[in-house]
Amino acid sequence: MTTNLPQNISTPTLLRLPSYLDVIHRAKNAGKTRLSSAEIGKELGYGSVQVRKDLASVSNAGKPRTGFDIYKLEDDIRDTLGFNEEKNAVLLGVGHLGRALMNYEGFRENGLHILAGFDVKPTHDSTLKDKVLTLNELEAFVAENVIDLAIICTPASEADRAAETIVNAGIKAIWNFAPTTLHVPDEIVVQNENIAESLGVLWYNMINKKHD
Amino acid sequence: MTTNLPQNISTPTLLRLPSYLDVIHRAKNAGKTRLSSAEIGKELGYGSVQVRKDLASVSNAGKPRTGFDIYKLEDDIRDTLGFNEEKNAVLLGVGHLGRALMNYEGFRENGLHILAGFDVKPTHDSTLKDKVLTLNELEAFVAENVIDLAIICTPASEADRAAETIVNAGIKAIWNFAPTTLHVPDEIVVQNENIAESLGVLWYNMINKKHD
DNA sequence: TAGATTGTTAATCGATTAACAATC
DNA sequence: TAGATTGTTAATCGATTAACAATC
Repeated sequence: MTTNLPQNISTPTLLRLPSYLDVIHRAKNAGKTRLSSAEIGKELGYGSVQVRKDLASVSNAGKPRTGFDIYKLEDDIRDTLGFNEEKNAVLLGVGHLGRALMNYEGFRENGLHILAGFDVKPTHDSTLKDKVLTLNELEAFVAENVIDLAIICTPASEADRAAETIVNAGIKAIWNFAPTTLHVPDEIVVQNENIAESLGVLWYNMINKKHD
Repeated sequence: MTTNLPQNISTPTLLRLPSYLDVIHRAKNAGKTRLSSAEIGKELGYGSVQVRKDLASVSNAGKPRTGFDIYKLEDDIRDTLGFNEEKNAVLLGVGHLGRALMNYEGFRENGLHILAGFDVKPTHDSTLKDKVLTLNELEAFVAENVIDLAIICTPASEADRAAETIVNAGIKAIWNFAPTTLHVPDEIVVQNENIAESLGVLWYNMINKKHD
């Protein structure tokens, strides 16, 4: 008898969900098994109502008087975000950033496995061994492996061409680290990771900082 | 007689501003000098009203009948986002990601200069030469240079300690790439760059994709 | 002048917060 | 049972969109 949770979770809520996982990890390390919405909110700077609303949309781990069972809550959040499901990716553009992402161990925690990197001219990298291939080997690789996602780490000028290659290879989702807007068919899921966006917000907040 | 623009720009608007810069660059490369809000919106998937509202908050480069002067617009957007002002940063945690950020040329375009990286145990990296120092050299380095920002690329477990070091050294802004919430005084400007956030949104959209 | 396109005022939509009833 | 804490309904706030007046 699973309870049916709301079908559509808003993007603001989705963006906050990983921060709850962070609080849960710290609480687990401190030996706790339960947290109240007030405790969670205090740690993250959110109101307790917002915490309850967010969590109610993904879990029923909350119980009046005792708070949230953090083990159940963690699992429900991870299910919602897809972190419990293993997914395979290829990466296009093995420069400094591409290499960093391929070497990042933490992605395993989020269900992401980068099987191989592709570049027009692969430079040798001892840490990545045989995981870097030539771009024209991509199509064959995708045909032989189940690939759920492509990660674009090319320069901006190459990004749209990379996207076209990806779409032609039949991959349905793109994580785009190139600082430019991709032009792909509507049915392709695209998530843009634009570092300039964040930096702009940061500079703006620095420049317009309130003086108490 | 400079026109006074609205004092507070909303975060959603700030996050969209870099995408306008991207469209402007492409238009410049195509030899254009003007764009209408409809053209800009079409390229980015925004409505033309949203484009005009966003741009009106940072610029008066728009003229009825002719559209926006993209050279003036670019400069106004870059001013607002602080990209026209040179700022110096230090980076803590020179692992794969830290190295990638230190090697990224594109930051110059955003006014960011990473002067040095610090690590508990600096590993030699030929591309970074003498720019990687030991963490205990940080305080002296900050005393001798004007540092506007610190970038945290340590593991999550070290991030709060790194933040403390940064705050004690007198730096007022932090760009945090460690996947954890920092605990710092209110007056410190913090921008979190959490890769798990994006990945969660991406997986969610993949899993709950509408089938047309 | 006429018409295209901007900037702005009003209406809508969605997310956050407040108040409170439900529940363990 | 009494009381703490959740979940939810209603009120508020802010951002987006629609309608249109201003302007080059």
